[in-house]
Amino acid sequence: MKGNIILNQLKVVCSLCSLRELCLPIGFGAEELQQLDVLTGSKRLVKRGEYLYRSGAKFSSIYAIRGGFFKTSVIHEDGREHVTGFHMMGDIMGLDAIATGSHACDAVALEYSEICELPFDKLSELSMAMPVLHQNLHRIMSREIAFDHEIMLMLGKMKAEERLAAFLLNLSQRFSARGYSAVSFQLRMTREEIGSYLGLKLETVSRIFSRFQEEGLIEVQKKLIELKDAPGLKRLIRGLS
Amino acid sequence: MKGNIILNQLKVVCSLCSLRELCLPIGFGAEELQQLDVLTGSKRLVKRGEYLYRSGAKFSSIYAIRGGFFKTSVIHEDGREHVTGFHMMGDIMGLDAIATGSHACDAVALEYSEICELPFDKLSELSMAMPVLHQNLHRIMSREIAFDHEIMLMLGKMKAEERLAAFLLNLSQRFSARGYSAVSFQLRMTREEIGSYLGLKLETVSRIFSRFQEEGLIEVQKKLIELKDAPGLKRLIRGLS
DNA sequence: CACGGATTATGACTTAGATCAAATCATTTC
DNA sequence: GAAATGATTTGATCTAAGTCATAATCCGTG
Repeated sequence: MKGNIILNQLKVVCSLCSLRELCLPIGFGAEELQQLDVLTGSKRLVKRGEYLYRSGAKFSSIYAIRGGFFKTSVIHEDGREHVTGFHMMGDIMGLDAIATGSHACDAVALEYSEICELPFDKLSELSMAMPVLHQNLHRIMSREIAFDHEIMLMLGKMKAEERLAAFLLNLSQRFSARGYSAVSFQLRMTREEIGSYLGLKLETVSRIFSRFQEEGLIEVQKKLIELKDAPGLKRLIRGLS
Repeated sequence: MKGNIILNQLKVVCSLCSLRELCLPIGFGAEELQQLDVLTGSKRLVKRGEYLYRSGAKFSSIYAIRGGFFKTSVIHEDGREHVTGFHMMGDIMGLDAIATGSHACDAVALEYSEICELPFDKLSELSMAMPVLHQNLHRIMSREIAFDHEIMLMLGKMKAEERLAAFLLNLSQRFSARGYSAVSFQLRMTREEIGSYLGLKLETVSRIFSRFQEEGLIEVQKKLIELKDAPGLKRLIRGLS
């Protein structure tokens, strides 16, 4: 049946390119799908340590992560760097650049990664014709805003232990949503990058990991983390301020 | 001329309702303008201390501030409140609710305010037909994301003095962009709310205001602030970390 | 306009996390 | 695979900002 063909093509397009985020709720016509093809052309491999884009660079595309791991960070004039986020499969990066037309942060691959470049003018044009795409673009941007507010609460109000616990639980939840283990995963970033993200020094991060281990909450072996007591971590964030 | 009539109508629509943000770059047809009228109907007055919306409430509209002053804040389960932003004339609130369909934060008027309610489904529908509106919606959301990243840097990396200096300069810049004085303005929030926004305690805010005054950087009289040495404040943020 | 609850200012003291330092452990690189 | 470089852990201090306490001041309301 024609419907099935279309559906299959959609699945290919979406899974091919992590467009899941952008177009999962299906409801496309045939010619709309052809148009979507325009977007899937430009895949790109990014090696560990390589920049996907740099602050100040002209904005032309947003990027969907097919696989791998990225950090984004803003740099203050005096050189201080602050990590604003860690990003994995399915996440969209570069949305903060739409407003000014140039990127406001750096995006660096923390491991060998594959991304899908989505030219924003094409995407924007397309989304005029495809309500679902349009909707999802808004949804994704809105989600980022809401999540950033959670981070602001964390940076402004939580103490070091709570931040680390929230960080680990967030990672766990995101890995699990992508089909990986929720209790055992490899950190792709250094203690310093975790600290930068959480507003702490690397020594503090290290010390608290050790303490969590002593308390039986987690098992740490350098970058390998095992959550032994997720409810315990959750309790840490809530109760004892 | 017909063109002029349309232009005038547009100006009315926009200024009437702080839609400036949403549709300034003009280029509308007559019937599009009529559609825009749909949006301008619902104005609302909000008294000091009143909630515009509460966390958890069903999302249906975003809000443009015509006049007045708001704070938005997220509340943690244990009761801790964190102020995520202060908002004034022309600002758009409620964008973080699109993703989930319910509001993620509280919005409270800090003085007698007037807002314009923009039903999001209508706005969304309209923006499908009006590229300019569509573009500007993206721009506004993107700007908020980028700004939130700046705040994250502030909360994560700057010390108390720097945060206060950045805060005052940001307020100054925003007042001045709206035609008010850049050097003299009334704070509409308490020291505690400033502290909550900046990740500091109210005593610290108070102390640093006093110190700034001793150093001749500002003049404070309760809520009235006068910037005496804006370059000095800027230097504070940059140089001496 | 006087009362009472917020709000602000300031001092004395405490503390969580930063800083400094050193030792170990891991990973590149040649 | 040895050397070099980078990442992590842990300990010993230090300090910026938090906490606690008190007084002064400012509204808002009856």
